[in-house]
Amino acid sequence: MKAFFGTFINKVDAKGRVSIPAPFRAVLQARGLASVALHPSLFETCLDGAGFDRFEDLERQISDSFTPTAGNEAAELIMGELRELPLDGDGRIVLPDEFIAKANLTDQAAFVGQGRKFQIWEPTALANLKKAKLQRVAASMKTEGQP
Amino acid sequence: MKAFFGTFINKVDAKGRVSIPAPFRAVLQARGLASVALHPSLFETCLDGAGFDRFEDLERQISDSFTPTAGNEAAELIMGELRELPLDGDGRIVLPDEFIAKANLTDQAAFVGQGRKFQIWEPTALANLKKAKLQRVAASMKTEGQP
DNA sequence: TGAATTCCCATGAGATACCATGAAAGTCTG
DNA sequence: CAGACTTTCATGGTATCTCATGGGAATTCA
Repeated sequence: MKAFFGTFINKVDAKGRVSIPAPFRAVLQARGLASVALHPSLFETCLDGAGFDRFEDLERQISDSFTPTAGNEAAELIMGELRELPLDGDGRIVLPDEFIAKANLTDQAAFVGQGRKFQIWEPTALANLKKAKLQRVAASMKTEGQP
Repeated sequence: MKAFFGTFINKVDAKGRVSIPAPFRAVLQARGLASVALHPSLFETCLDGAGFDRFEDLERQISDSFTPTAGNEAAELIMGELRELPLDGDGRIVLPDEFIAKANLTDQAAFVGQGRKFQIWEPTALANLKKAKLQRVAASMKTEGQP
């Protein structure tokens, strides 16, 4: 299946509109979707997005990484904030104000492909995150002695 | 299976276009691919490339959960920077500006075959790397007493 | 009716496809 | 064996098209 990958920075205009990067649109289109499902990440300052199909059996997927009760509650939290945003004729969505606030977005949004899903970050925050991740990877390679 | 090997230096033009060396194209073609998958190396000043098939299991390595810590962060970083670059009719790709910057490329790019994958280096940086590698090999032979 | 939202169109920049040139390697032929 | 021709490649330029983005009209909802 086609996946979301790569990073693309697009502008958020005064109306809260952003273009979904063309490669991401292609992934959605390949699945016959004309909308994006979005929700604020539970633990990170960003938005998680995918085709709506990803969230259809949310409870089952999420219970893998939490205890059963915590899993249910996590699913409830996500479901409560999940929005299905239709693409307009030009491939844009309108970000709800709460989402813009939660992800600290101003005038730019970085779309980061992560396989089955993608994330939307404020570009500077993304740069910091990448730096931190890289350091963790480097450190774990050192301790685990991998090349 | 055919492998990438040998080093080829090609020109990067003003638009960021480079010819993929013909032998590398042959490898791709043998697999039925008309594009190259590229990403900046995590720890080296170069680009890593291969057929897209090489990156397909990256998706599986990325945690499908909704926790930020559970996943393979190296896979997340690579997925976030991976690009699929189609070959034009003449066997060229156009390098995104960020890639050119990350690998310090100016007007030349050295393609280095490494079996399943290949790398793209700024030629001078590659020369320095080769020198350093050779010295390490020589040093280890001395300490291990091999001829 | 006023505000917000959705739809539609215009525009320019950037990306992609297409064509041309020229050098180098290889092949055929006399 | 030598010379001429052919083919493959790398590379440069140009035309065409896609995409991101801005503005405004139309529509909906309160």
